[in-house]
Amino acid sequence: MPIPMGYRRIADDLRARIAAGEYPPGERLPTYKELAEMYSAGVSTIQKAVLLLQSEGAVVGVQGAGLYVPEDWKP
Amino acid sequence: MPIPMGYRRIADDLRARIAAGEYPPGERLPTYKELAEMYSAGVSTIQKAVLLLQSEGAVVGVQGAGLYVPEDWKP
DNA sequence: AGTAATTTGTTCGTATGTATC
DNA sequence: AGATACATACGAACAAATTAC
Repeated sequence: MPIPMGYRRIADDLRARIAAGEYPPGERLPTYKELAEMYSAGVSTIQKAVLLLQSEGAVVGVQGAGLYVPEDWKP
Repeated sequence: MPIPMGYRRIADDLRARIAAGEYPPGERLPTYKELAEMYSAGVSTIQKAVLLLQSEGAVVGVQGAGLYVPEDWKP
């Protein structure tokens, strides 16, 4: 069992990817399930990381649709 | 079964109590377990609410000790 | 038009780790 | 050394909204 990244490190990584333009504003991010696979984490942990990013305004979640980067977000 | 308050409402309520001086800076807040009883919620839900307040800087958690209101926090 | 599948949102419980008392 | 308390991780179940067919 590899050492888990932890939801904070996952949030940091996602934030960095967004800042780097990997997920441009308006584009959909991977789903919880996909992120969970990407980071070898449980869905609950991903949700915790995303909740952090949402509180910063870096990500907006739309129920039923997905996770998006707001058009105007600035790191 | 009463309708649950939800972690956002719980966070709002706690933030308001802190702002009202019910928990002065430097003082310890109730424990997770106590808060869970106060709000008739599960500990996980309380933790989610507290995580929100921590991201705002309204609360600081000290492992093994408790939850505290920072001396300099301003609503 | 309507149903099923997908996806995020919320709640809860359990287990384990780590720091403090 | 033991008890207490926060931190983290995971999973299960259900709700709510959107999307796909």
